[in-house]
Amino acid sequence: MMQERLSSPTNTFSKLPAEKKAKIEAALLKEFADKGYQKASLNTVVGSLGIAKGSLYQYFANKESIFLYIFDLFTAKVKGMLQRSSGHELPQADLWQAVRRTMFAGIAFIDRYPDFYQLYLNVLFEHEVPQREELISRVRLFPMEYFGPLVALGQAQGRISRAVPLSMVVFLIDASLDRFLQGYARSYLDGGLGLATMGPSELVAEVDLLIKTLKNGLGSHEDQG
Amino acid sequence: MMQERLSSPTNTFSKLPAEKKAKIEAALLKEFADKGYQKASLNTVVGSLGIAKGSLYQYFANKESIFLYIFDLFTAKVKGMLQRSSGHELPQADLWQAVRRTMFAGIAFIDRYPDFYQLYLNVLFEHEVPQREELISRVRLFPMEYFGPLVALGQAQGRISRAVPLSMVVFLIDASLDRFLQGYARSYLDGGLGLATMGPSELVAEVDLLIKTLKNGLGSHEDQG
Amino acid sequence: MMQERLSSPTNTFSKLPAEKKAKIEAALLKEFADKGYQKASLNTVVGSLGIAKGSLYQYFANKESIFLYIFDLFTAKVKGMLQRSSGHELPQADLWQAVRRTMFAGIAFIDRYPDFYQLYLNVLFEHEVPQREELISRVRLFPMEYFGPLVALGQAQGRISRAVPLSMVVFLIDASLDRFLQGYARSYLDGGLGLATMGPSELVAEVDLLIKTLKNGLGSHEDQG
Amino acid sequence: MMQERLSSPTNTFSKLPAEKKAKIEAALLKEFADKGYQKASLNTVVGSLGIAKGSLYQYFANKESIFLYIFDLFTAKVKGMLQRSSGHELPQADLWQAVRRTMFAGIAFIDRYPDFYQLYLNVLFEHEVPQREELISRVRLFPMEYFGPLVALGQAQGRISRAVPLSMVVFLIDASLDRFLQGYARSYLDGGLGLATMGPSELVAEVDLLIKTLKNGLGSHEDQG
DNA sequence: TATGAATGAGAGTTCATTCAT
DNA sequence: GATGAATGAACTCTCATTCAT
Repeated sequence: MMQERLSSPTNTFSKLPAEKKAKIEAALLKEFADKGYQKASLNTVVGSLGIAKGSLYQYFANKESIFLYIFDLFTAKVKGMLQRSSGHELPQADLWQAVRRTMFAGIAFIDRYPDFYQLYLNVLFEHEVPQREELISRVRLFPMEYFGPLVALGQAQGRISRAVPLSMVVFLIDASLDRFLQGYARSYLDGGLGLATMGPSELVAEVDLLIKTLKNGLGSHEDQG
Repeated sequence: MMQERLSSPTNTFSKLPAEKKAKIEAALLKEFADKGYQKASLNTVVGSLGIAKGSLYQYFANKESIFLYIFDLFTAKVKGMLQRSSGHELPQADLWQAVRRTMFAGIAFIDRYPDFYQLYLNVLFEHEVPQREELISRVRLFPMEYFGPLVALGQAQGRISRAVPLSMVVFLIDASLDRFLQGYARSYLDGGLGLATMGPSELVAEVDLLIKTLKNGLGSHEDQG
Repeated sequence: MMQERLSSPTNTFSKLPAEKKAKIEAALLKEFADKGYQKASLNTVVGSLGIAKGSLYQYFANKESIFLYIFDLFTAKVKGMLQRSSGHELPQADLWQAVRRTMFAGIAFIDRYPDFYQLYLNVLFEHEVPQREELISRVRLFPMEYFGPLVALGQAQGRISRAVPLSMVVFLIDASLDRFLQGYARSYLDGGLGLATMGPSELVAEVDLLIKTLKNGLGSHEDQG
Repeated sequence: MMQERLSSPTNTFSKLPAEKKAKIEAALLKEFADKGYQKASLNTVVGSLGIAKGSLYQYFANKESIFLYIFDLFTAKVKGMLQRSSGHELPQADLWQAVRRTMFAGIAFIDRYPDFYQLYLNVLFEHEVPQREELISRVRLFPMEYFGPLVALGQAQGRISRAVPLSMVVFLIDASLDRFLQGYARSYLDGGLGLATMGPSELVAEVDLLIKTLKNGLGSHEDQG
């Protein structure tokens, strides 16, 4: 499936030595992650890179296209990670296994690319981000596309409750997943779970507990209804 | 419970006629909600209010203190609404009734004070918001304080599963609640539920379904474990 | 007859001390006259005035509105001069007297406000001048409005040839007048007449000769037709 | 008559394939005509040509020398056209026939090379055009050189009034001619004649009327003096 | 107390020109 | 000879903040 690019760095940029490109991308990502789109300063970037202000405009048309390019890098990273995390699933894979793996993939992503995750949060909530809805839909549709069929399968096979509409199942999984990851990345969002200070094994336990709870529900089994 | 002020409008501001104060507060809220903290322009505000630039600096020390003051107004509004929505609960009130009421209170809040809700989202995710963590903790601790005892009670009485730690119960409820409201306010966050276009009765049904699902869980009742 | 303003300096500017206003207007006019609209640099202006860059933007919305304001000043100056020069004409005034006075008024205008005349030439021929056609029509319609009725009267009374359409009469007068003044202001446009180096009395003679020639024509009187 | 070059493209440029040279010249002319000297962007030109930025600097020393070269092309075109239009005149040719032909040659020139005419107008009135006076004198002397002798002849033979100095005759002819052509190229300069929308035959009639009027004068024949 | 003119750093963007390859 | 990446000064415009009145 071909993915059209919203951004387009110039040929000049494409042909840059990989090392230089990587440095520039890193500096731009850091700036956008730290400050958000609007507040990010290209002055600051060129200053930290030690390149001329005009050079940035040899590489990109304008600030917006720079931002879109950096977001493209994020999209690619996410896609790669999701595909890798689901790569070994068998067709009949279990929904909860998939959720679990995605959760850990998310945690790994945040650990490894905290700036990219920051960037994503910025896009989600900052004002006047260029093409925000388009950008979000690129990333946010993945879980839906990914979990939807698995939920359907689970419902068909009787492992997932047929009493709950598919969209609600996905909503709950997605909300839990998202919020858990947000809480992992920003301690003030973890609702008191203390995720940021957990060691890996504790984290695993917490994830498993979350999934189990989602699956089984919060009520005691005496009075469901 | 005494709430310290983060901001401190001057005496000058306090002694302003209530009507003028209200106008100024409304204009400031609108600007911060529309543009976020960083992009909000005091120039724009004084322009729309028709007051002098210097007057704002007679009322407040600087942009930050203005922002904090407006956030204080939001905090007060939230407290008021939560207290009102829980005001008639009996001590032994059911957790799910409380969640339900909170959900509807949230929806009502968004409908009635969309700008305040926007402001809150800005604070949650915008960068370089002054004293963000402090601000958030003020609002985000409320659900914990509010739901925590109810969950504990439910567990003590056997209505809530004792197998799930209290903090996880609150996390899940809070995550679902927050995400549901975010989805209601920003359609691209509703995960496909279509909340923004629902009529009131549909919304009620959706809330009830969400709560029921939380309570009963996603798994079919044949293979829980 | 009320004249709407295309430009609008702010109240701030209007209330400036007359002396300061005059200095700013003079500096702006000089810059636009020297460099044209596009090349004019507001940096240069504030530098020469010794005011802050931002101050200009307290006075005007943007470069375009600054330019339009300066052009408004020119329009006013032209109107004033034309009215003064035609103020003493009797209703049945002779066309050639009117042309003559206008010519001298133009010369006096160029002598007294060379920068304004420069500005006018810029508008006539520079590229991408904001609202050029509108600006030009403001000034260029004056001669047409002014000479038209006089020519009509002359033709009615038999002093102006009825064989030549009114529009052509006005065209020829206007072209001669314009070109003479352009030649006076820019020596390389005087077609060899050497206007720039003439003393006042020579200039008077030249004007009179031009008018007489226009009136009587270039052909010898033996072979008209 | 040898014409020195003001500009000097490098040998590299001279040895370029004629076709490539022509393309480059056309692109440069278009840019200078569209934007004027100051605003013309070499970036734009190399972009549209698809050649390297550095190549332009292999061909020319700098922007100024590029501009002067393009103007040289214009000068050559004008000379060619004037010579062709006067090529078949006999020595005793009539002044008015010459004026008429020049007028039509001008119209044809504008129709065929609108960009070159634009370029000429730019030079006439734009500011800070390099060596403007020198450039203008090259083109503006042609009419004088051309008409001067014919006027002298006409006066000697009694067909042109001896009461009017030769320089004034040429001035009037030149002014009318120039202004007519300017009005043809820029409708807002035609003084209401409506030249831009005329068909060919109307245009011919208008030219003839203009010449006849110049020749015979504007006064009625009853009271010349 | 209220005013609003003045400030000046900093924003994104453009462009002619250079020079190592 | 051709390339095109790099430069950096200059541009218009914005804004929170100050302070004399």
